[in-house]
Amino acid sequence: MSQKSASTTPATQTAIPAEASGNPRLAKEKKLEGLIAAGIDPYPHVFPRSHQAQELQDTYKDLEAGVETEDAVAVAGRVMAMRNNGMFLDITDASGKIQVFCHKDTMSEDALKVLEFIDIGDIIGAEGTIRRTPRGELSVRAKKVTMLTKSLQPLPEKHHGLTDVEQRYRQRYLDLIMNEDARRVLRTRSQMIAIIRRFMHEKGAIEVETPMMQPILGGASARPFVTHHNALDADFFLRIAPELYLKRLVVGGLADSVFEINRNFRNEGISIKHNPEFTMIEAYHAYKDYNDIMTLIEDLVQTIAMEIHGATQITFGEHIIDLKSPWQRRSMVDLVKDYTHVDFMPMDAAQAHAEAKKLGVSVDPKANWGQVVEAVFGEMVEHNLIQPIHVTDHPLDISPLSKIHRSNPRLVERFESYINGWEMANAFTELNDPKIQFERFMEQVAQRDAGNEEAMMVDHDFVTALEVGLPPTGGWGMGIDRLCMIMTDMHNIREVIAFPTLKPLKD
RNA sequence: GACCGCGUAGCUCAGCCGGUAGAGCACCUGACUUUUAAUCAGGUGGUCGUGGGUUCGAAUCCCACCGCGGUCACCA
Repeated sequence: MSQKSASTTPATQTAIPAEASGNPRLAKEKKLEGLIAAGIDPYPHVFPRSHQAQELQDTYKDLEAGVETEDAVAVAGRVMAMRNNGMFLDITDASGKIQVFCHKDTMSEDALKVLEFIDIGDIIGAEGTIRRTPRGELSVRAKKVTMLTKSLQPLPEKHHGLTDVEQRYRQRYLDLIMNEDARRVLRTRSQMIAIIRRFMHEKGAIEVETPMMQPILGGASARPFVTHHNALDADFFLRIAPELYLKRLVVGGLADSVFEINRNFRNEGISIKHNPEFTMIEAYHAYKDYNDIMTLIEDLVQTIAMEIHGATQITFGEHIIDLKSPWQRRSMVDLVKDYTHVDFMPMDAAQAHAEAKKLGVSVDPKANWGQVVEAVFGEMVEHNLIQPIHVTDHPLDISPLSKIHRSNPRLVERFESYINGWEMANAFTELNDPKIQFERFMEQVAQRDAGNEEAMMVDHDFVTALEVGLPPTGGWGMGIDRLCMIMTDMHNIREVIAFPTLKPLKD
């Protein structure tokens, strides 16, 4: 090792065997062995870090180029680049980047020893003094460098990172290391959820948890996952919605407002807007109706946009979307009329089918009036709803848990909020008449028997709960993943989920 | 599920009118030594997704399968 002293910088002159040449993994293994042979722990327990990288960048932002300080710091992070034979190391921690300057003159023989075994990808600690190089880069002039975690895997290509979409999700850790945007999106998601929780707590709502494993399917229309509990010898559905349990808590008077932020599971296709498990907030507010909920959702989304972007206007792809309250409110039937010049309101099912056919919308021949209207809306209207809008007053036929409209018995007091053509929220004045609810359940059962796999099952205990008495209540749910997409300008739901559902690898 | 596209070194990508497989990054050796995607010289590294077919000869053409992506259909 003494030949090193001839050079002014710690050139890496390890005795790496020839067979390691060109094999990053083997070279790293050999360096790991080298560390152990030199009595250096490649995986120490702790490191006395004094600052995060960004803290130092902020604190010393006015330090002039070429200035040395006596300020002692200890930083730690992953080595992302090495220049001049390891004289300059770029390390990144969760906050950002800082350069470590390793010059022989300021390092002891022991301290230099570690440098021989450092590769890109290793996690190291550096203790020294703050300086800004003549070229203007804030650096830690190292007195000592500590191996904190020896990495045995080569990092992806440094300019391009990982591009294979599947590999990015399978090895999200590599994606996060290499891709600033991936980090940004998941951090924004976390921030967004924190804002939602605070907003709800400020409204006096309490957060609750209800079963993910449910013996009776309910609360939404979707195909479920089924699982089995051995000791009970009973099948359970992974929930498609928490709705019926949350309303039971309102019946119980646990709080006037309850909410849950958690996963739902739907056994359906995967697309850029759909992941089999997705996160929703669902909430119920006693003594409120759907008009109150519209205002609440506008407030919430506007608050999120302001805190994340500092503005209500956001960019999504080619669109500029303004989330500022108040949002437009239009009934579903009126919107269909706007876009098709056909008024479905006075029609019966047969007439509606005929009009849908004329519009070129294919509809299940067994569909009732409401289902036809819904199909036409989905085909002709939905994708146009770029700016935020509440689509209100859905057909009774498609809304088995909503209260009948106070001025039109064919409709219910329900709305769905759309942004960027996507359904973002679904809400209604809750049906709390137990007899009507029981009838609606029976209609669902009839649909189920007729082959509709998405129809609900009858939940007798839920009817009992309504018989005990649910106060007048407004309820809503909103897809967190989609909202996160809107807020981060991400166009695939998998970008906003750390570990999206993938086909398992074989073997 | 249907249609279209892609699968080449650890990573990012060329090569595809058939003729022995290339670059950059990473890795190894050396040079340089206040760099910023450091630079320079040399080197290692590939059953070209899998299986079959056509051909004297296939990464390249054909078929099947697997995997992934996109579009469409269903769904939040």
